[in-house]
Amino acid sequence: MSDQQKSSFLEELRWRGFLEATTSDELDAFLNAGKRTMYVGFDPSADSLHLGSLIPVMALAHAQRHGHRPLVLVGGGTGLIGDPSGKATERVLLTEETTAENAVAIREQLSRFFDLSSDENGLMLNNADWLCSLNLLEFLRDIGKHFSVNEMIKRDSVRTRLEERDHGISYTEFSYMLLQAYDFLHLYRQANCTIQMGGSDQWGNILSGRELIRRIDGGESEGITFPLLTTSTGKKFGKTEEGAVWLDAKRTSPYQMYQYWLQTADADVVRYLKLFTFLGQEAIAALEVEVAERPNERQAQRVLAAECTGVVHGADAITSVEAASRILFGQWDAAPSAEVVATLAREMPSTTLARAELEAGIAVADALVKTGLAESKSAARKLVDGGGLYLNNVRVTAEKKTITAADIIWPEAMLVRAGKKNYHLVMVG
RNA sequence: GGACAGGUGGCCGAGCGGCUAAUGGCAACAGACUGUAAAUCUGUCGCUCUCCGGAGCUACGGAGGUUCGAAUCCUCCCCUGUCCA
Repeated sequence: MSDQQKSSFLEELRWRGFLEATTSDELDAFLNAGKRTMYVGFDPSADSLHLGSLIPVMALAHAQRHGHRPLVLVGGGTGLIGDPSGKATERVLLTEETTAENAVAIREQLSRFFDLSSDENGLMLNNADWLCSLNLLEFLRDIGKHFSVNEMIKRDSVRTRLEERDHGISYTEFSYMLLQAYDFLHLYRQANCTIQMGGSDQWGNILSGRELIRRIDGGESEGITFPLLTTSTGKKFGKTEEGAVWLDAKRTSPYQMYQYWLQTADADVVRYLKLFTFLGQEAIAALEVEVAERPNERQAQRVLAAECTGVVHGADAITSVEAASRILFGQWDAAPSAEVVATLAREMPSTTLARAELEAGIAVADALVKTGLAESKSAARKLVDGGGLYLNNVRVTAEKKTITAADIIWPEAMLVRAGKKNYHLVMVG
Protein backbone atom coordinates (compact mmCIF):
# COMPACT_ATOMS: atom_id res chain seq x y z
CA MET A 1 0.00 0.00 0.00
CA SER A 2 2.69 2.45 0.97
CA ASP A 3 4.47 2.50 -2.34
CA GLN A 4 1.29 3.02 -4.29
CA GLN A 5 0.42 6.14 -2.39
CA LYS A 6 3.74 7.68 -3.26
CA SER A 7 3.65 6.80 -6.92
CA SER A 8 1.75 8.95 -9.34
CA PHE A 9 -1.57 7.95 -10.76
CA LEU A 10 -0.10 7.28 -14.16
CA GLU A 11 2.73 5.30 -12.66
CA GLU A 12 0.26 3.15 -10.82
CA LEU A 13 -1.77 2.52 -13.95
CA ARG A 14 1.40 1.57 -15.71
CA TRP A 15 2.63 -1.10 -13.35
CA ARG A 16 -0.85 -2.48 -12.99
CA GLY A 17 -1.14 -2.92 -16.72
CA PHE A 18 -3.91 -0.45 -17.44
CA LEU A 19 -2.16 1.47 -20.16
CA GLU A 20 -2.58 0.71 -23.82
CA ALA A 21 -1.99 4.20 -25.17
CA THR A 22 -1.82 7.77 -23.92
CA THR A 23 -2.10 10.98 -25.86
CA SER A 24 1.05 12.78 -24.88
CA ASP A 25 4.36 12.48 -23.12
CA GLU A 26 3.44 15.35 -20.85
CA LEU A 27 0.48 13.43 -19.50
CA ASP A 28 2.25 12.51 -16.28
CA ALA A 29 3.22 16.11 -15.56
CA PHE A 30 -0.27 17.22 -16.47
CA LEU A 31 -1.74 14.80 -13.96
CA ASN A 32 0.69 15.68 -11.22
CA ALA A 33 0.14 19.39 -11.61
CA GLY A 34 -3.20 19.28 -9.87
CA LYS A 35 -6.53 17.62 -9.35
CA ARG A 36 -7.89 16.58 -12.69
CA THR A 37 -11.34 15.48 -13.70
CA MET A 38 -11.39 12.44 -15.93
CA TYR A 39 -14.24 10.62 -17.47
CA VAL A 40 -15.21 7.26 -18.81
CA GLY A 41 -18.39 6.57 -20.68
CA PHE A 42 -20.60 3.67 -19.66
CA ASP A 43 -23.26 2.07 -21.72
CA PRO A 44 -26.63 2.06 -19.95
CA SER A 45 -28.11 -0.73 -22.03
CA ALA A 46 -28.58 -2.90 -18.95
CA ASP A 47 -29.40 -2.16 -15.34
CA SER A 48 -26.09 -3.63 -14.24
CA LEU A 49 -22.45 -3.46 -15.15
CA HIS A 50 -20.54 -6.65 -15.77
CA LEU A 51 -16.95 -7.68 -15.41
CA GLY A 52 -16.21 -6.42 -18.89
CA SER A 53 -16.50 -2.86 -17.56
CA LEU A 54 -14.29 -3.49 -14.60
CA ILE A 55 -11.07 -2.07 -16.02
CA PRO A 56 -12.40 1.45 -16.50
CA VAL A 57 -14.18 1.23 -13.15
CA MET A 58 -10.94 0.34 -11.41
CA ALA A 59 -9.10 3.05 -13.30
CA LEU A 60 -11.55 5.64 -12.02
CA ALA A 61 -11.22 4.24 -8.52
CA HIS A 62 -7.45 4.60 -8.69
CA ALA A 63 -7.84 8.11 -10.00
CA GLN A 64 -9.87 9.08 -6.98
CA ARG A 65 -7.39 7.46 -4.64
CA HIS A 66 -4.73 9.62 -6.22
CA GLY A 67 -6.72 12.76 -5.60
CA HIS A 68 -8.30 13.15 -8.98
CA ARG A 69 -11.97 13.40 -9.68
CA PRO A 70 -13.70 10.56 -11.53
CA LEU A 71 -16.56 11.51 -13.78
CA VAL A 72 -18.88 8.77 -14.87
CA LEU A 73 -20.65 9.53 -18.07
CA VAL A 74 -23.74 7.47 -18.62
CA GLY A 75 -24.46 7.26 -22.30
CA GLY A 76 -28.19 7.78 -22.04
CA GLY A 77 -28.11 9.89 -25.17
CA THR A 78 -25.50 8.07 -27.17
CA GLY A 79 -27.08 4.80 -26.06
CA LEU A 80 -30.00 5.81 -28.20
CA ILE A 81 -27.68 5.73 -31.17
CA GLY A 82 -25.22 2.92 -30.55
CA ASP A 83 -21.48 2.97 -30.86
CA PRO A 84 -20.29 1.18 -33.98
CA SER A 85 -16.87 0.52 -32.42
CA GLY A 86 -16.33 -3.15 -31.97
CA LYS A 87 -19.82 -3.99 -33.04
CA ALA A 88 -20.30 -6.10 -36.08
CA THR A 89 -23.91 -5.26 -36.55
CA GLU A 90 -26.28 -2.39 -36.12
CA ARG A 91 -27.44 -2.08 -32.56
CA VAL A 92 -30.87 -2.15 -31.11
CA LEU A 93 -31.90 1.32 -30.06
CA LEU A 94 -32.82 1.89 -26.43
CA THR A 95 -35.48 4.13 -25.05
CA GLU A 96 -34.74 7.18 -22.96
CA GLU A 97 -36.70 5.94 -19.94
CA THR A 98 -34.86 2.64 -19.86
CA THR A 99 -31.45 4.23 -19.95
CA ALA A 100 -32.42 6.62 -17.16
CA GLU A 101 -33.53 3.76 -14.95
CA ASN A 102 -30.41 1.81 -15.75
CA ALA A 103 -28.26 4.79 -14.88
CA VAL A 104 -29.64 4.79 -11.34
CA ALA A 105 -28.72 1.15 -10.87
CA ILE A 106 -25.27 1.63 -12.35
CA ARG A 107 -24.58 4.55 -10.03
CA GLU A 108 -25.35 2.33 -7.09
CA GLN A 109 -22.87 -0.28 -8.28
CA LEU A 110 -20.12 2.20 -9.01
CA SER A 111 -20.36 3.75 -5.59
CA ARG A 112 -18.97 0.53 -4.16
CA PHE A 113 -15.75 1.24 -6.01
CA PHE A 114 -15.40 4.96 -5.41
CA ASP A 115 -17.12 7.85 -3.74
CA LEU A 116 -19.90 9.49 -5.68
CA SER A 117 -21.54 11.15 -2.71
CA SER A 118 -20.32 14.65 -3.47
CA ASP A 119 -19.58 16.23 -6.81
CA GLU A 120 -16.27 17.39 -5.39
CA ASN A 121 -15.02 13.81 -5.12
CA GLY A 122 -16.70 12.20 -8.04
CA LEU A 123 -19.74 12.74 -10.17
CA MET A 124 -22.03 11.11 -12.63
CA LEU A 125 -23.65 12.76 -15.59
CA ASN A 126 -25.97 11.52 -18.27
CA ASN A 127 -25.37 12.77 -21.78
CA ALA A 128 -29.07 12.50 -22.52
CA ASP A 129 -29.26 15.78 -20.58
CA TRP A 130 -27.52 17.70 -23.32
CA LEU A 131 -27.73 15.48 -26.37
CA CYS A 132 -31.49 15.10 -26.38
CA SER A 133 -32.07 18.81 -26.64
CA LEU A 134 -29.48 19.35 -29.34
CA ASN A 135 -30.63 21.39 -32.25
CA LEU A 136 -29.71 19.64 -35.46
CA LEU A 137 -28.87 22.67 -37.54
CA GLU A 138 -26.82 24.28 -34.81
CA PHE A 139 -25.00 21.07 -34.25
CA LEU A 140 -24.17 20.64 -37.90
CA ARG A 141 -22.95 24.24 -38.12
CA ASP A 142 -20.96 24.38 -34.92
CA ILE A 143 -19.70 20.84 -34.49
CA GLY A 144 -20.12 19.06 -37.79
CA LYS A 145 -18.04 21.70 -39.52
CA HIS A 146 -14.97 20.48 -37.68
CA PHE A 147 -15.22 16.91 -38.91
CA SER A 148 -13.91 15.66 -42.19
CA VAL A 149 -15.84 12.79 -43.66
CA ASN A 150 -12.68 11.80 -45.49
CA GLU A 151 -11.07 11.14 -42.15
CA MET A 152 -14.11 9.63 -40.55
CA ILE A 153 -14.40 6.88 -43.10
CA LYS A 154 -10.78 5.96 -42.55
CA ARG A 155 -11.52 5.01 -38.98
CA ASP A 156 -11.12 1.33 -38.33
CA SER A 157 -14.47 1.11 -36.66
CA VAL A 158 -16.15 2.59 -39.70
CA ARG A 159 -13.98 0.98 -42.31
CA THR A 160 -14.58 -2.56 -41.15
CA ARG A 161 -18.26 -1.91 -41.38
CA LEU A 162 -17.83 -0.23 -44.73
CA GLU A 163 -15.60 -2.84 -46.30
CA GLU A 164 -15.46 -6.23 -44.69
CA ARG A 165 -18.80 -6.80 -43.13
CA ASP A 166 -21.83 -7.63 -45.11
CA HIS A 167 -23.82 -5.38 -42.86
CA GLY A 168 -22.95 -1.84 -43.62
CA ILE A 169 -23.39 1.08 -41.30
CA SER A 170 -26.31 3.40 -40.97
CA TYR A 171 -26.00 7.16 -40.97
CA THR A 172 -27.18 7.08 -37.37
CA GLU A 173 -24.23 5.06 -36.18
CA PHE A 174 -21.87 6.96 -38.39
CA SER A 175 -22.82 10.06 -36.42
CA TYR A 176 -21.88 8.45 -33.16
CA MET A 177 -18.32 9.68 -33.16
CA LEU A 178 -19.42 13.29 -33.47
CA LEU A 179 -21.63 12.90 -30.46
CA GLN A 180 -18.91 11.37 -28.34
CA ALA A 181 -16.50 14.10 -29.35
CA TYR A 182 -19.14 16.63 -28.46
CA ASP A 183 -19.58 14.97 -25.06
CA PHE A 184 -15.93 15.53 -24.29
CA LEU A 185 -16.21 19.17 -25.28
CA HIS A 186 -19.32 19.56 -23.19
CA LEU A 187 -17.69 17.98 -20.15
CA TYR A 188 -14.60 20.07 -20.67
CA ARG A 189 -16.74 23.17 -20.48
CA GLN A 190 -19.23 22.12 -17.85
CA ALA A 191 -17.09 20.10 -15.48
CA ASN A 192 -13.57 21.14 -16.37
CA CYS A 193 -12.99 17.57 -17.46
CA THR A 194 -9.70 17.33 -19.27
CA ILE A 195 -9.07 13.62 -19.57
CA GLN A 196 -11.05 10.88 -21.23
CA MET A 197 -10.32 7.23 -20.68
CA GLY A 198 -11.73 4.17 -22.34
CA GLY A 199 -11.07 0.83 -23.98
CA SER A 200 -8.61 0.68 -26.84
CA ASP A 201 -11.53 0.74 -29.27
CA GLN A 202 -12.29 4.24 -28.01
CA TRP A 203 -8.96 5.70 -29.11
CA GLY A 204 -10.33 7.32 -32.21
CA ASN A 205 -13.34 8.75 -30.42
CA ILE A 206 -11.12 10.17 -27.70
CA LEU A 207 -8.84 11.84 -30.22
CA SER A 208 -11.81 13.34 -32.01
CA GLY A 209 -13.03 14.91 -28.79
CA ARG A 210 -9.59 16.18 -27.94
CA GLU A 211 -9.27 17.71 -31.38
CA LEU A 212 -12.67 19.36 -31.07
CA ILE A 213 -11.74 20.92 -27.73
CA ARG A 214 -8.55 22.26 -29.22
CA ARG A 215 -10.21 23.66 -32.32
CA ILE A 216 -13.22 25.28 -30.74
CA ASP A 217 -11.98 26.30 -27.30
CA GLY A 218 -8.25 26.08 -27.82
CA GLY A 219 -8.21 23.88 -24.74
CA GLU A 220 -5.82 21.20 -23.63
CA SER A 221 -7.09 17.69 -22.99
CA GLU A 222 -5.67 14.22 -22.81
CA GLY A 223 -6.71 10.64 -23.31
CA ILE A 224 -5.84 7.23 -21.94
CA THR A 225 -6.88 3.90 -23.36
CA PHE A 226 -6.90 0.50 -21.73
CA PRO A 227 -5.99 -2.79 -23.33
CA LEU A 228 -8.69 -5.11 -24.52
CA LEU A 229 -8.51 -7.89 -22.01
CA THR A 230 -8.62 -11.47 -23.14
CA THR A 231 -7.86 -14.59 -21.19
CA SER A 232 -4.71 -16.51 -21.94
CA THR A 233 -6.80 -18.86 -24.03
CA GLY A 234 -8.01 -15.97 -26.14
CA LYS A 235 -11.51 -15.61 -24.80
CA LYS A 236 -13.11 -12.37 -23.81
CA PHE A 237 -12.56 -11.67 -20.19
CA GLY A 238 -15.64 -11.63 -18.01
CA LYS A 239 -17.76 -13.93 -20.08
CA THR A 240 -18.85 -17.43 -19.36
CA GLU A 241 -20.69 -19.64 -21.77
CA GLU A 242 -23.89 -18.60 -20.08
CA GLY A 243 -23.08 -14.96 -20.71
CA ALA A 244 -21.58 -12.03 -18.90
CA VAL A 245 -20.65 -12.12 -15.25
CA TRP A 246 -22.75 -9.31 -13.80
CA LEU A 247 -22.14 -7.20 -10.75
CA ASP A 248 -25.80 -7.44 -9.83
CA ALA A 249 -26.39 -10.31 -7.41
CA LYS A 250 -29.77 -10.95 -8.98
CA ARG A 251 -28.11 -11.70 -12.29
CA THR A 252 -24.94 -13.38 -11.09
CA SER A 253 -24.90 -14.59 -7.53
CA PRO A 254 -21.89 -13.80 -5.35
CA TYR A 255 -21.07 -17.50 -5.35
CA GLN A 256 -21.03 -17.60 -9.13
CA MET A 257 -18.84 -14.55 -9.31
CA TYR A 258 -16.49 -15.98 -6.71
CA GLN A 259 -16.25 -19.17 -8.72
CA TYR A 260 -15.54 -17.24 -11.88
CA TRP A 261 -12.55 -15.59 -10.28
CA LEU A 262 -11.42 -18.73 -8.54
CA GLN A 263 -11.26 -20.56 -11.84
CA THR A 264 -8.84 -18.04 -13.30
CA ALA A 265 -5.96 -19.71 -15.11
CA ASP A 266 -2.49 -19.50 -13.59
CA ALA A 267 -1.35 -17.60 -16.64
CA ASP A 268 -3.88 -14.84 -15.98
CA VAL A 269 -4.12 -14.56 -12.24
CA VAL A 270 -1.27 -12.15 -11.58
CA ARG A 271 -2.40 -9.85 -14.33
CA TYR A 272 -5.88 -9.87 -12.83
CA LEU A 273 -4.64 -9.19 -9.33
CA LYS A 274 -2.97 -6.05 -10.62
CA LEU A 275 -5.97 -4.89 -12.57
CA PHE A 276 -8.82 -5.85 -10.34
CA THR A 277 -7.63 -5.56 -6.75
CA PHE A 278 -6.17 -2.70 -4.77
CA LEU A 279 -3.40 -4.92 -3.43
CA GLY A 280 0.03 -3.34 -3.55
CA GLN A 281 3.05 -4.46 -5.47
CA GLU A 282 4.65 -6.49 -2.67
CA ALA A 283 1.47 -8.39 -1.89
CA ILE A 284 1.01 -9.28 -5.53
CA ALA A 285 4.64 -10.22 -5.94
CA ALA A 286 4.27 -12.62 -3.00
CA LEU A 287 1.24 -14.23 -4.63
CA GLU A 288 3.11 -14.50 -7.88
CA VAL A 289 5.71 -16.60 -6.06
CA GLU A 290 2.88 -18.75 -4.72
CA VAL A 291 1.58 -19.39 -8.21
CA ALA A 292 5.01 -20.41 -9.38
CA GLU A 293 5.88 -22.64 -6.44
CA ARG A 294 2.59 -24.06 -5.25
CA PRO A 295 0.19 -23.68 -8.14
CA ASN A 296 -2.07 -26.44 -6.87
CA GLU A 297 -2.86 -24.40 -3.75
CA ARG A 298 -4.30 -21.67 -5.97
CA GLN A 299 -3.61 -19.14 -3.28
CA ALA A 300 -3.52 -16.27 -5.78
CA GLN A 301 -6.87 -17.28 -7.22
CA ARG A 302 -8.39 -17.45 -3.74
CA VAL A 303 -7.18 -13.97 -2.90
CA LEU A 304 -8.34 -12.61 -6.24
CA ALA A 305 -11.76 -14.18 -5.80
CA ALA A 306 -12.16 -12.94 -2.24
CA GLU A 307 -10.99 -9.41 -3.03
CA CYS A 308 -13.10 -8.96 -6.11
CA THR A 309 -16.22 -10.55 -4.70
CA GLY A 310 -15.76 -8.52 -1.55
CA VAL A 311 -15.64 -5.17 -3.31
CA VAL A 312 -18.79 -5.86 -5.24
CA HIS A 313 -20.87 -7.78 -2.73
CA GLY A 314 -19.39 -6.81 0.61
CA ALA A 315 -17.17 -8.58 3.11
CA ASP A 316 -20.04 -10.63 4.50
CA ALA A 317 -20.60 -12.23 1.15
CA ILE A 318 -17.08 -13.63 1.13
CA THR A 319 -17.73 -15.71 4.21
CA SER A 320 -20.83 -17.43 2.93
CA VAL A 321 -19.45 -17.81 -0.54
CA GLU A 322 -16.29 -19.46 0.73
CA ALA A 323 -18.40 -21.69 2.93
CA ALA A 324 -20.54 -22.72 -0.01
CA SER A 325 -17.45 -23.44 -2.09
CA ARG A 326 -15.98 -25.62 0.65
CA ILE A 327 -19.11 -27.73 0.84
CA LEU A 328 -19.26 -28.27 -2.89
CA PHE A 329 -15.60 -28.69 -3.66
CA GLY A 330 -14.16 -29.80 -0.37
CA GLN A 331 -15.04 -32.75 1.79
CA TRP A 332 -18.39 -34.17 0.77
CA ASP A 333 -20.92 -33.82 3.57
CA ALA A 334 -23.65 -36.42 3.32
CA ALA A 335 -25.73 -34.84 6.06
CA PRO A 336 -25.28 -31.10 6.24
CA SER A 337 -27.39 -29.01 8.55
CA ALA A 338 -30.43 -27.18 7.34
CA GLU A 339 -28.54 -23.89 7.78
CA VAL A 340 -25.79 -25.03 5.47
CA VAL A 341 -28.34 -26.02 2.87
CA ALA A 342 -29.99 -22.65 3.28
CA THR A 343 -26.66 -20.95 2.63
CA LEU A 344 -26.18 -22.99 -0.51
CA ALA A 345 -29.69 -22.21 -1.65
CA ARG A 346 -28.96 -18.52 -1.47
CA GLU A 347 -25.77 -18.72 -3.45
CA MET A 348 -26.20 -21.26 -6.18
CA PRO A 349 -28.73 -21.88 -8.90
CA SER A 350 -31.62 -23.88 -7.56
CA THR A 351 -34.95 -25.24 -8.58
CA THR A 352 -37.85 -26.13 -6.36
CA LEU A 353 -39.86 -29.25 -7.10
CA ALA A 354 -43.08 -30.23 -5.42
CA ARG A 355 -42.80 -33.05 -2.92
CA ALA A 356 -45.72 -34.86 -4.49
CA GLU A 357 -43.99 -34.74 -7.84
CA LEU A 358 -40.84 -36.24 -6.38
CA GLU A 359 -42.73 -38.95 -4.58
CA ALA A 360 -44.32 -39.91 -7.85
CA GLY A 361 -40.85 -40.03 -9.39
CA ILE A 362 -39.29 -37.90 -12.11
CA ALA A 363 -37.18 -39.21 -14.96
CA VAL A 364 -33.67 -37.76 -14.72
CA ALA A 365 -33.93 -36.39 -18.22
CA ASP A 366 -36.99 -34.37 -17.26
CA ALA A 367 -35.37 -33.20 -14.07
CA LEU A 368 -32.30 -32.00 -15.95
CA VAL A 369 -34.40 -29.98 -18.33
CA LYS A 370 -36.35 -28.49 -15.45
CA THR A 371 -33.19 -27.38 -13.70
CA GLY A 372 -31.73 -26.00 -16.89
CA LEU A 373 -28.70 -28.26 -16.61
CA ALA A 374 -29.67 -29.71 -19.97
CA GLU A 375 -31.31 -27.90 -22.82
CA SER A 376 -33.34 -30.83 -24.06
CA LYS A 377 -34.09 -34.36 -23.11
CA SER A 378 -31.72 -35.70 -25.71
CA ALA A 379 -28.96 -33.47 -24.35
CA ALA A 380 -29.80 -34.79 -20.89
CA ARG A 381 -29.53 -38.37 -22.09
CA LYS A 382 -26.20 -37.69 -23.66
CA LEU A 383 -24.98 -36.15 -20.46
CA VAL A 384 -25.87 -39.26 -18.51
CA ASP A 385 -24.47 -41.46 -21.27
CA GLY A 386 -21.16 -39.69 -21.04
CA GLY A 387 -21.02 -40.17 -17.29
CA GLY A 388 -21.37 -36.49 -16.57
CA LEU A 389 -24.30 -36.52 -14.20
CA TYR A 390 -23.98 -36.76 -10.44
CA LEU A 391 -26.83 -36.95 -7.99
CA ASN A 392 -25.80 -36.19 -4.44
CA ASN A 393 -22.21 -36.53 -5.55
CA VAL A 394 -22.70 -40.03 -6.92
CA ARG A 395 -22.44 -40.62 -10.64
CA VAL A 396 -25.70 -41.62 -12.25
CA THR A 397 -25.08 -44.49 -14.62
CA ALA A 398 -28.60 -45.62 -15.43
CA GLU A 399 -29.93 -43.50 -18.23
CA LYS A 400 -33.47 -44.36 -17.26
CA LYS A 401 -33.04 -43.49 -13.62
CA THR A 402 -36.02 -41.98 -11.91
CA ILE A 403 -35.47 -39.47 -9.17
CA THR A 404 -37.69 -40.12 -6.17
CA ALA A 405 -38.19 -38.92 -2.63
CA ALA A 406 -35.57 -41.45 -1.58
CA ASP A 407 -32.93 -39.30 -3.23
CA ILE A 408 -33.61 -36.41 -0.89
CA ILE A 409 -30.76 -37.15 1.46
CA TRP A 410 -30.15 -33.58 2.54
CA PRO A 411 -32.64 -31.60 4.58
CA GLU A 412 -35.31 -30.82 2.01
CA ALA A 413 -32.81 -30.76 -0.83
CA MET A 414 -30.67 -32.77 -3.16
CA LEU A 415 -27.62 -31.83 -5.12
CA VAL A 416 -27.41 -32.32 -8.85
CA ARG A 417 -24.19 -31.84 -10.74
CA ALA A 418 -23.49 -31.80 -14.47
CA GLY A 419 -19.82 -32.15 -15.19
CA LYS A 420 -17.13 -31.14 -12.77
CA LYS A 421 -18.35 -27.90 -11.36
CA ASN A 422 -21.80 -27.24 -12.62
CA TYR A 423 -23.86 -27.60 -9.45
CA HIS A 424 -27.57 -27.18 -9.05
CA LEU A 425 -29.60 -27.47 -5.91
CA VAL A 426 -33.00 -29.07 -6.09
CA MET A 427 -35.20 -27.96 -3.24
CA VAL A 428 -38.30 -29.76 -2.11
CA GLY A 429 -41.26 -27.44 -1.92
C1' G B 1 -33.76 3.31 -60.30
C1' G B 2 -30.20 -0.36 -63.00
C1' A B 3 -26.29 -4.35 -63.20
C1' C B 4 -23.83 -8.02 -60.51
C1' A B 5 -22.73 -11.12 -56.17
C1' G B 6 -24.73 -13.32 -51.90
C1' G B 7 -28.36 -15.20 -47.70
C1' U B 8 -26.73 -23.08 -45.28
C1' G B 9 -26.84 -25.69 -38.36
C1' G B 10 -23.98 -21.01 -32.26
C1' C B 11 -20.05 -18.86 -35.86
C1' C B 12 -16.93 -19.50 -40.34
C1' G B 13 -17.59 -22.32 -44.52
C1' A B 14 -18.43 -26.75 -48.23
C1' G B 15 -22.41 -28.85 -50.99
C1' C B 16 -25.37 -27.13 -56.35
C1' G B 17 -31.34 -32.89 -58.20
C1' G B 18 -31.42 -38.70 -54.76
C1' C B 19 -25.86 -42.05 -51.40
C1' U B 20 -27.06 -35.15 -47.01
C1' A B 21 -29.35 -34.03 -40.41
C1' A B 22 -26.12 -31.91 -44.50
C1' U B 23 -17.74 -32.52 -45.55
C1' G B 24 -14.37 -29.49 -42.77
C1' G B 25 -12.79 -25.82 -39.08
C1' C B 26 -13.94 -23.02 -34.64
C1' A B 27 -16.86 -22.74 -30.42
C1' A B 28 -19.60 -25.74 -26.99
C1' C B 29 -20.70 -30.13 -23.78
C1' A B 30 -19.06 -34.70 -21.28
C1' G B 31 -15.04 -38.23 -19.97
C1' A B 32 -9.67 -39.34 -18.88
C1' C B 33 -5.28 -36.82 -16.81
C1' U B 34 -4.80 -32.74 -13.06
C1' G B 35 -5.03 -28.38 -9.10
C1' U B 36 -12.53 -26.45 -9.36
C1' A B 37 -5.83 -24.33 -13.96
C1' A B 38 -3.62 -24.81 -18.86
C1' A B 39 -2.22 -28.26 -22.55
C1' U B 40 -3.31 -33.09 -24.44
C1' C B 41 -6.26 -37.38 -25.66
C1' U B 42 -11.41 -39.67 -26.26
C1' G B 43 -16.58 -39.21 -27.10
C1' U B 44 -20.85 -36.06 -28.17
C1' C B 45 -22.58 -31.92 -30.70
C1' G B 46 -31.20 -30.38 -34.59
C1' C B 47 -35.64 -32.40 -31.80
C1' U B 48 -38.52 -36.64 -29.95
C1' C B 49 -38.80 -41.87 -29.02
C1' U B 50 -35.80 -46.38 -28.56
C1' C B 51 -35.69 -53.45 -26.92
C1' C B 52 -29.40 -48.62 -28.25
C1' G B 53 -29.77 -52.19 -33.81
C1' G B 54 -32.50 -48.06 -35.08
C1' A B 55 -37.35 -45.19 -35.92
C1' G B 56 -40.06 -40.67 -36.63
C1' C B 57 -40.23 -35.36 -37.09
C1' U B 58 -38.23 -30.49 -38.26
C1' A B 59 -34.34 -27.81 -40.98
C1' C B 60 -30.40 -24.85 -45.73
C1' G B 61 -33.83 -16.12 -46.04
C1' G B 62 -39.72 -16.28 -47.15
C1' A B 63 -43.85 -17.94 -50.31
C1' G B 64 -45.19 -20.74 -54.36
C1' G B 65 -43.87 -24.14 -58.52
C1' U B 66 -41.22 -28.20 -61.57
C1' U B 67 -39.94 -33.40 -60.22
C1' C B 68 -41.13 -40.06 -58.14
C1' G B 69 -37.50 -37.00 -55.27
C1' A B 70 -34.96 -30.08 -54.07
C1' A B 71 -30.36 -26.92 -49.67
C1' U B 72 -29.50 -27.94 -54.88
C1' C B 73 -33.83 -26.23 -60.91
C1' C B 74 -37.88 -22.17 -61.98
C1' U B 75 -41.04 -17.74 -60.38
C1' C B 76 -42.13 -13.88 -57.09
C1' C B 77 -40.93 -11.47 -52.53
C1' C B 78 -37.61 -9.94 -48.35
C1' C B 79 -32.66 -8.85 -46.69
C1' U B 80 -27.15 -7.77 -47.38
C1' G B 81 -22.94 -6.25 -50.13
C1' U B 82 -20.37 -4.25 -54.63
C1' C B 83 -20.52 -1.26 -58.85
C1' C B 84 -23.32 2.25 -62.13
C1' A B 85 -26.79 6.44 -62.68
